[in-house]
Amino acid sequence: MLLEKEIQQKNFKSPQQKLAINLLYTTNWLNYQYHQHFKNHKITVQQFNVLRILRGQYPDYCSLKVIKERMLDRMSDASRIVDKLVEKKYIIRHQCPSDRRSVNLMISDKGLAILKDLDVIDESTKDMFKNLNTKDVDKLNQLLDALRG
Amino acid sequence: MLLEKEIQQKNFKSPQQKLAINLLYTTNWLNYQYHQHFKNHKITVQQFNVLRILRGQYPDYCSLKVIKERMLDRMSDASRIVDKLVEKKYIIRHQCPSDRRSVNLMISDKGLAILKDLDVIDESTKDMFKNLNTKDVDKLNQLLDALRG
DNA sequence: TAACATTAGATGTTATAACATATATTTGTG
DNA sequence: CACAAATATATGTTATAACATCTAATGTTA
Repeated sequence: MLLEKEIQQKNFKSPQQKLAINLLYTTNWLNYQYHQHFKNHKITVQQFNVLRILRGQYPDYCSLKVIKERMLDRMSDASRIVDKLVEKKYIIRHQCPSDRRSVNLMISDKGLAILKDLDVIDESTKDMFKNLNTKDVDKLNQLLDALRG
Repeated sequence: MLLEKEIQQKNFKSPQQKLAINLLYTTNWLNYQYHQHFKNHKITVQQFNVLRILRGQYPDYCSLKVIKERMLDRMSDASRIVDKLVEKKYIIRHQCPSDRRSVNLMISDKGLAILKDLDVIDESTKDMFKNLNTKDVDKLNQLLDALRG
């Protein structure tokens, strides 16, 4: 649906201005879908992300620093997100012996189990994007990758 | 730049999964650019948005309800965002005489003035998207509009 | 090796987001 | 016209985001 219609704005100053608003608007919608999916499991999108990063490293340890580097929102407060996940026993945390400033993090069995449940979100994305065929999806990915330079 | 490289994830389950992550990641970056731009002016992205909606109606009044409908993030707390803007004297608010539940909102001269300063963000978008030519930007807009059905 | 700089992470604070609920007013129905 | 339903907005609460600051450990260098 035309963005102009959805936010009832007649026209934009430039295609670039429209693109910025289009991205913000579309991704807000996407974020909302994610949020709805996760809230039943009492987990946030950010926490989900951290768990996925840790699963990617499993069974190796991962430091907080590495998590920060790979998070989608790099400004975020990784330290306290990890706190929550440790509280919920989805993550095991202990001090790194070779560098005592650093922490060793590993996803627990319980963490792996909940991720398995949450992974159905990836099936849902196919439904969320049902208005686009795979060729269009690939094109979008390509353009977004190009956008970031 | 390839998303795979940026978040150091080797591959995705489907083009759709990649698209979801690509949108979240790219828009986080965009949001950050906006955020940086506005923070010098002590105004948030959401507040900026509300001001723009009100300018779109100027010199007519606009109710809170209409603002909610047009906001990019429709879940947001329009009431308190407006509060802040009234505090800062960017908005004039008074009760609607014909329906005393409703409020009449209008952007003030001070609000119009700050918007004029903030509008340079629209020039910046051209720079933010400098890696894409206008044809690509149009294509992205078209695909995003199609995505939302 | 002492002194300073850098790094990894934790913590404190304030503002905003998310969600539920409350209040006042208007609208619709028997 | 009384009364329930719907509407427009405000408010309360808890969690998270954003930013700055702090602490402990390690690296660097004169």
